[in-house]
Amino acid sequence: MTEAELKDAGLKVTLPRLKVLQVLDNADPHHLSAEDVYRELVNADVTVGLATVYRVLTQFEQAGIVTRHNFDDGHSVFELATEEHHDHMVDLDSGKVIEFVNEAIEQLQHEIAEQHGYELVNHELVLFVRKAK
Amino acid sequence: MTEAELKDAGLKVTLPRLKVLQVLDNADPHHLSAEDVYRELVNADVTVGLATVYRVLTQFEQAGIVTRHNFDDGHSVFELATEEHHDHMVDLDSGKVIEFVNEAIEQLQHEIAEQHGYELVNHELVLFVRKAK
DNA sequence: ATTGCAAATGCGAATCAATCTCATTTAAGA
DNA sequence: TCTTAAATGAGATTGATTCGCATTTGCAAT
Ligand SMILES: [Mn+2]
Ligand SMILES: [Mn+2]
Ligand SMILES: [Zn+2]
Ligand SMILES: [Zn+2]
Repeated sequence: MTEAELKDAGLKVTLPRLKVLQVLDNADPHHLSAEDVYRELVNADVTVGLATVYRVLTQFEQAGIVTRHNFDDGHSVFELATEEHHDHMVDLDSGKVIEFVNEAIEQLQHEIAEQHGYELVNHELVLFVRKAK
Repeated sequence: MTEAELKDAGLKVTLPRLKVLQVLDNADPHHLSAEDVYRELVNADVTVGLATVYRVLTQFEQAGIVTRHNFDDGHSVFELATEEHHDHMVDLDSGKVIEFVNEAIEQLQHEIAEQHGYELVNHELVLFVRKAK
């Protein structure tokens, strides 16, 4: 349940936070910008400030509840942190985002970090693609 | 020589462009933001507008002379496009950027795109790492 | 149920990278 | 040297995100 997630993260259970979670849960293209979330809320007659949406999303990110991405450039998009890590592919023509999982690539990244005396904490991989002729 | 690069790209050989190229050439941490480049120029008594630096860097990117990255978040950094493609590793503690090349990862990315009916045009891979204990 | 108070919120102002506008300068071919 | 389209500089502007602060609210202890 969503309330538990908030409490576990040491965050008070407030209406804005619950509503933001709800929007992320029902998101169809499940990568939403802060403005996207804000618009959905306004649309649903939930009085909430844009600044609060930004604050809440950032807190959720720190709590591991959501993941932030910077696909193209300029603005961030968020998605609920699912149990399964995945990377993204952006169709340059349509802008559509495709998710994929590849264990071999994940493994290689750890090895590369190790070869340089580091441990991998996180990574961001985005493939920019075009429909094959 | 640098003039040739500009001409090949269909760009006039102007003083601002030459100077920007020069700064990128001598850049020690060779990932510079537009502001970084601008400051270097001002520092070297080259009268150039910040807007011009942004314009020139974008043109260079389109011409394949420089590569743009969005490591952390928020702003872009540029580096001269070397003959050899490479990816990056960011030390979360020091902020230092390490470059690496891994053919296996490059190969896998092409395969993944293909598996989804696409062809890989470009990609961005950044590893966020911490010194191993 | 009431109270106390730090945490959270809303709203407008402020920031900051990046882009745009437009009058002026300049590269480069004729 | 002349001509003209491209390039530039300075400042205004945009757009996403953050700040400041007065007000509200969750919630734990009465
Ligand atoms: Mn995703
Ligand atoms: Mn590099
Ligand atoms: Zn991954
Ligand atoms: Zn690569």
